[in-house]
Amino acid sequence: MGAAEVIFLESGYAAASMDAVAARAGVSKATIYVHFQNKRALFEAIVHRRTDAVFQALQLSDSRTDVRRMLTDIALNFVTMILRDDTLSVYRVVLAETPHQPEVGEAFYHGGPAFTRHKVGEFFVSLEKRGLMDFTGTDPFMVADLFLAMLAGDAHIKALFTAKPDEDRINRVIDTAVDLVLCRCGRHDVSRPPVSP
Amino acid sequence: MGAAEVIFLESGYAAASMDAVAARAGVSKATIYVHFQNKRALFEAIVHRRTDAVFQALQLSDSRTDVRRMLTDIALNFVTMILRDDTLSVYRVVLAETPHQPEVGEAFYHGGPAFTRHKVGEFFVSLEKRGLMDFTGTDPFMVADLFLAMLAGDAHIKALFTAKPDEDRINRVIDTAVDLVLCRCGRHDVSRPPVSP
DNA sequence: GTCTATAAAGCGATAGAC
DNA sequence: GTCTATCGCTTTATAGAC
Repeated sequence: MGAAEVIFLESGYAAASMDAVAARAGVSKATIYVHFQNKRALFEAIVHRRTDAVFQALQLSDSRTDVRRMLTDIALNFVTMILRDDTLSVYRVVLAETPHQPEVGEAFYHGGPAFTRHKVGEFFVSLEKRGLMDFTGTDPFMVADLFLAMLAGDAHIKALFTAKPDEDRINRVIDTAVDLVLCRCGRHDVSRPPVSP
Repeated sequence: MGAAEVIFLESGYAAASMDAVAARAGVSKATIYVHFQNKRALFEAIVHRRTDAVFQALQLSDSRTDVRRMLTDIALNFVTMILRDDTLSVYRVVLAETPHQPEVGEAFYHGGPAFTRHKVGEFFVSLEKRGLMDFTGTDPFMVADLFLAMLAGDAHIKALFTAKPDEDRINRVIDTAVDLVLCRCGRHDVSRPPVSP
């Protein structure tokens, strides 16, 4: 991460000073103003870079026919992504600045949460086409929304405001969320793992 | 709302100046420092007040035996609460300041999101005792967590970063979330409304 | 392009009169 | 308790030398 990224993410927009950025980058302030028109422009550039870096990394693993396994894998990847320290920081900083620079909030939302939701929605569509899920009476993108929401849920809020929950709780949340989705949209003839004798 | 509330909520902690608070309150800066030791103390007091005001207002309506109706009512109250402008503002401002004043984030989490989740969890426990829901194989507080998470979901994130979603979408989210919960934890003999002929 | 030096303004907090 | 005035510091941004 560049110097400016570190300063902005750990101080917030208003409290981050161009002096601090310059000092950490090992250059003078005037040099920064050669490359960026002002503090806002620098911030905007950073948010775009971090948003892409974080949210485009989500892996949608596909293990043939075991739907429960697929959803669980995706869930774990997603939760790991949103609970990373830098993801939490960019979330806080962008959100705080959104009322004063709406374009930044908009860009983050579309390149981040909305992008992820759409990606998972499309994956659900492909699962339905392969006969592995059934969205009759609802809609894959809506279920993707609720699925990701459950996974983030209290764990995300708790991580943002106090501290990350322990791994046990996270795993129980994942299992229950997968349960709920499969109970409503699973094809029971294919989604249930064989019961051990 | 007091003057300090307005200034802090619309500017954020760092960008809010004591001059602005004083001007809006119609007093001098020195007068404020008689009542509060410093800027941080003033902020802390405000967060406590707003948190209580917002989150203790949630109504858990109880309509006898129609579980679907009860969950839908609670869902609507909850979504209305978290999408209010002042709720969104306090969420943004507290979150931005959490890395620098962890006690404030902690207090907000416990008096806000965690408080609500616990309240709904207890309500689910009471519904199970009355034979209206069935949490076999899971746990009412976990389901309460996931239920509220689904209701907030993308609508909350979108409202925080760009603009509130339209009412139609919110209602579809509520219906689907209630569906998912009842599909897993509903007592099918009592929860389904009669089919119209 | 990169530096040093500085301008111009805003900040939190306080002193001292009333 | 409340005011005016101000201290001491930090901020963004720029001017001008190299």
